[in-house]
Amino acid sequence: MYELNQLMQLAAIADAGTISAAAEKLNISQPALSRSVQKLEEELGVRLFDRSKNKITLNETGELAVEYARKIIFEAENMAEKVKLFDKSRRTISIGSCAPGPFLELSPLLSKLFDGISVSMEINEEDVLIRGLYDNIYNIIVLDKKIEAEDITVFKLCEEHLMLSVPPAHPLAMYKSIKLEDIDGETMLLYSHIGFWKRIQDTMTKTNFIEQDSREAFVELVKSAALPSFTSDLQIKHNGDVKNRVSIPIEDEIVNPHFYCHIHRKNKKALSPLIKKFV
Amino acid sequence: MYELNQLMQLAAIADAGTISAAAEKLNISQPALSRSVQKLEEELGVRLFDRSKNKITLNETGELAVEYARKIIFEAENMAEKVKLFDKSRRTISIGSCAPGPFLELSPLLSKLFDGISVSMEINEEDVLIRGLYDNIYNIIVLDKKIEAEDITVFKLCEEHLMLSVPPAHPLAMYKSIKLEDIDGETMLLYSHIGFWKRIQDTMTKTNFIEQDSREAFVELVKSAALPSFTSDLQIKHNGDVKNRVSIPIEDEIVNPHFYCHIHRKNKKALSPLIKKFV
DNA sequence: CACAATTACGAGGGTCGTAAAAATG
DNA sequence: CATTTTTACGACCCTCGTAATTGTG
Repeated sequence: MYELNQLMQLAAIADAGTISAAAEKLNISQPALSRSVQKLEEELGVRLFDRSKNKITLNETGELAVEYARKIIFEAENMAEKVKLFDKSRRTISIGSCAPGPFLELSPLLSKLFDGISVSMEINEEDVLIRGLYDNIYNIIVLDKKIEAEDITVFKLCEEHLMLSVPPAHPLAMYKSIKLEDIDGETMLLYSHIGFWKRIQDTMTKTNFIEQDSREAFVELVKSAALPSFTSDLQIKHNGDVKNRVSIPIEDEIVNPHFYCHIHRKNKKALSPLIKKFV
Repeated sequence: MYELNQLMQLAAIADAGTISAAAEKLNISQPALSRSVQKLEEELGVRLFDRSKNKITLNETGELAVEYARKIIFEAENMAEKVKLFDKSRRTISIGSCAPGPFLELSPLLSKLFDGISVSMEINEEDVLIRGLYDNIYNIIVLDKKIEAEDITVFKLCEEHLMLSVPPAHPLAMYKSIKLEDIDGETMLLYSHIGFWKRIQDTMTKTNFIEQDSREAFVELVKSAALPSFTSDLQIKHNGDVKNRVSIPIEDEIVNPHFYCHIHRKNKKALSPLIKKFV
């Protein structure tokens, strides 16, 4: 049987027009290519070229062969691509979440439970997440509510409690706890990529939010500026307290969400070590 | 890039279950196969097998790869088949005819005109022939009439004149020419594969035809039996007279047909040397 | 202990590149 | 005479098979 290599050489000759030019492109010597393609003809038992002494041109059979060859080469390349992709997807767990906090809980846990696995994360809207769960774009999605469905396993992952972060000198620093309405009207620092927390802006319409797109820049600003900002118990648990800052719990129910992991049936087995931890 | 060979080895392992068994089927040593498949994994950058020390089994990625591999192998085999077939069709001229006589004229002519070509022949019904001409199953069809069409080239190939062949002692042997009705009622030898000549049986309803399926057997019978049979000027021209037989022309128009070659436009160029001989 | 897979190693075959020849426009 | 293909030939790489190793049921 001939080999893919020979088919690629055939296609290269068809592209280049001459054996010499094709050989150069393929980074082999021209006699090598000449021989190789002769061998292909021999193996097929068919002439693919009309040969004059210093010129070869594809004959009709050759042109048909090139057509098939290109198709097979494409299939072969496609196979490599798809197999690699599948392999990669098999060794990464893709998480979608409505907020960044759950990642802090899930990420180290998954790394511990699944050896050599990598974790990819994405914040998105609820409906996108749910669709993604069914399309297997996400292996796990985290929402601030339970979705009840026959083919979905749900468990509570964690809670997150939003807190106000202010410099110790700030007038609010002495409070044990506060409500959102107590602080509406201030100027606050806000990190942009916070998923569903964004809705805070709808309830704090009088507040002037200074948004920061970059996490590094935001952290820097919090440290140096005297402006209030938000943090949470999860943040503090995983990243530690920020020096010279006081964190005050916020009482409103909407900023003390419970997070639920949702896993589709077909991923249940693969993720059973995780599920066992929670049920 | 990996090679077809490796894909076939992969498929063989999937079929056989173990490397050892597959190696035996492939007629190579087991270490060779083991290494070869390791190389495939390396080239893909992907593990295809779960390995224990004395057992390998395809993992999910491997199963996907096998699926693709089988498809590619099939395509490759299909290519070889189709290319060979096309090549063969390119070097054979396929003739369809309503009767065997024209072959005697065409065959030697084509061999002389087209170097290294082989000729395939087939007798069939008129409608099958015409359909076959359009479907390129036949490069040339021969009918006892002209089909007029835009995309078909027609020329007269030859005539054929049916003759009665009888032993010299036969009462009819002295006639210069006869009519079918003169001989209806006899017992005659008849070769079966004579295409449209078969219709003679419809006009000679009182004759008892002893049919012979095998050409050899028929020729033998004609030589040894005293029964009348049919022959024709074309038969005599190409195969010579049969000893101890007298051939008498038959006058009826229906047994003195003219034969016309029909060639489809797309074969006109390839067959132009033939066409030139006749127009 | 039979069987399966991998590793080690030397032999042999096949493919490569260089060089030369032949042919063409 | 530059360009292209094919043939000749020697070198080297690669893959093969044998043999040995390891591990398993």
